[in-house]
Amino acid sequence: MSEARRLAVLRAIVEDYVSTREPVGSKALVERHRLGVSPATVRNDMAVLEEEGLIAQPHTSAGRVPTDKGYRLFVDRLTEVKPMSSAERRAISRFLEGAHDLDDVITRSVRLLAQLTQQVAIVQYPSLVRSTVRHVELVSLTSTRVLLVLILSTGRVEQRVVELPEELAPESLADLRSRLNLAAVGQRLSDAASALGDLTEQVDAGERTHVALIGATLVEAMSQEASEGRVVVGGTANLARFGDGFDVAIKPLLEALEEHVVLLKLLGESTSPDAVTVRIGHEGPYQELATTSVVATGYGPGQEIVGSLGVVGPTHMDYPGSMAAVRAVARYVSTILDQA
Amino acid sequence: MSEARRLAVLRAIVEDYVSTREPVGSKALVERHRLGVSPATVRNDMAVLEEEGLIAQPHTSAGRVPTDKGYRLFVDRLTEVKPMSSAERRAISRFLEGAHDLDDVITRSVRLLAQLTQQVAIVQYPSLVRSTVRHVELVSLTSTRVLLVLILSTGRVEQRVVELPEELAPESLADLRSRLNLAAVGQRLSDAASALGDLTEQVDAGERTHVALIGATLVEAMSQEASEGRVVVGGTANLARFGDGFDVAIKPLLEALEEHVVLLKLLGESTSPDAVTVRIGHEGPYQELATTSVVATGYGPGQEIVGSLGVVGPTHMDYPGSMAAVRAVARYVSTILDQA
DNA sequence: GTTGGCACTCCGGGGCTCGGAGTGCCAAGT
DNA sequence: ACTTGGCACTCCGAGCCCCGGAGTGCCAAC
Repeated sequence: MSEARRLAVLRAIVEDYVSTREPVGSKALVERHRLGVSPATVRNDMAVLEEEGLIAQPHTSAGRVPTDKGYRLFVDRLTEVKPMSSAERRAISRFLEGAHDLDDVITRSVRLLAQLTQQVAIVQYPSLVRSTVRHVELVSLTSTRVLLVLILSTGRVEQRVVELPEELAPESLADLRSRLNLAAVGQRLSDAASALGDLTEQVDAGERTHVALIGATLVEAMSQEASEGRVVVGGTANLARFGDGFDVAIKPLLEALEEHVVLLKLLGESTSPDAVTVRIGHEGPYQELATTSVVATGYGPGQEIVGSLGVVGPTHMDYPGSMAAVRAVARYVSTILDQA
Repeated sequence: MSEARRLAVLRAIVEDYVSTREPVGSKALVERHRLGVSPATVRNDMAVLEEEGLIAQPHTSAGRVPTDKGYRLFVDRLTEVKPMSSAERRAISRFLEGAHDLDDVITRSVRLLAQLTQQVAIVQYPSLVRSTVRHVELVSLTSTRVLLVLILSTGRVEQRVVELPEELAPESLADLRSRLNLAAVGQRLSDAASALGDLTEQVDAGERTHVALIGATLVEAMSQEASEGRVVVGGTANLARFGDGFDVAIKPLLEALEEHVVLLKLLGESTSPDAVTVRIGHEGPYQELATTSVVATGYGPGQEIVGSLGVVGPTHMDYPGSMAAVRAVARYVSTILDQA
């Protein structure tokens, strides 16, 4: 009863189940994989695997199905992230090369990821919190309303309307703008907010309320971001593929996909780049999504991480393939962010 | 054989079928509606309605189901757009009031519409083509890359990176900026592009290529918009509701929802505000969506229309309710755009 | 530790029946 | 000229049963 063979059996079960979506039996196993032993032997191994909680049978006298724990062991110890073929690499870079815009990069990434994995893809916008200010612009809308435009190092552009309690002359607007830029450019958003706090005390009374208001707007933008983030979803149509086969409840998943807060939690916090996180079934934070898994990773210029992206699909998904795709796309996005 | 009663029967059939989703028979009809006649009489009416192609039976000896033509007559002649209750009005305005941003307005509208109608909602961003330029901003990223930020009258903010063939000194950047604003502010985007054409000839050779490049970027932005537009979708989870009951093929619908071009075509071109357009089943441009209907209308400040919004659902949807919701939301969005 | 044999389990598809809801038509009623 | 009750007919679909096939666990033999 070799340990190695038992793991080989587990791997075979996972692979077969993923491709057929049907409980796999001992006989079918030895036929499709060259295990070199008889079905009876495999049955013995299966009994052990079941005892260890790695596989289960839906009903007595049915084939075996991997449990979440089984998938976990599979991805942790039985899987190499398979490198993408050079054709795939080329397709990816061609697909992302044409983007001239952060929005463009994000929307293309999400499409690409969905297409590569045939699953639902999620891409988070670069977090505001981790960006630095590249430029601040004030545009007067009416005499008491100003549009605050923030251009950030990650390419994000945020806008907020600021209502002023009193009129603001065009000259003081220009003055304010240059002061703002002086104080904020190069800073992280949180630092910028406090820098504005300092600024408040330097300017004369007339401008003081304006600076304070703008600072408040910055803080508010950040807190909103922190709670809601900003995410884009794609490949929802792929749900229909396995939604037909009903193994996954699509309703809760569709609901989750509408709630950005939920999605952010699903993606989770990736710490180091190149480390692909896999969360399987019940390991996730939501009970309703106990039959879905998430494969995600962080991206960002250099070693820094400014956002996450990943895919979500049924627990019986193609983990090696998904992990490879997620990693590859994250790398390309990071490269692009690096250049910008 | 009064015409009036036959129409009453049709209305009753539509209402019952919409609420039960099951073919409705003569007996059930007279029980649920006070028609004042016997089932036999209703059967005669039904025979006529069927001859006219307004209803059909799925199988011999089954109840009747409205045809697309039947729904058409229903919405055209048997329906008053029911006014929203004051509670609903309050809910709507409360929901949209908090928005401080065009993005905010759009995302909230789409959620609201999805929630009100329990269907999939689509909202188009204000069209670039119909907006005028409020402000142009140039932000230098590197010495040869400039971020062009366009702030438009509808509140949209567009950004594009422009690659310059040669370095641009900070002073000429500022100069260029003021010239650009002088030439473009207040213009429609297409006019702005041609105004830049004129500008090209006035400036000295050094700046000429820059102006030309920026003009080209504007044109490119517009053409991209024209082909892709920009739309937001919400309430996809509502698909699961009737996706379970399988009367509508959700796969083609999900696919359509991913293609912005398709969505724009679905929304169609609304010409006059307050005119809610209903497109039923096969009337639409896509054969795969022959079992879905679209209820849409235009919105915009005053009498002008800058974008469309609507809902899409199964042909057997609640038309009066959807029409009311669509109209109400469009009105509120228009009001908000008016203020901004 | 592996293997073939064997009895047992159980899901799931095919076929069958049957009741109920619905229809169309006709003849009688107003 | 409509409307209505009666009646024979149709047909879907839910429930039921049956049975084959795939799979299992166990045991004895290798």
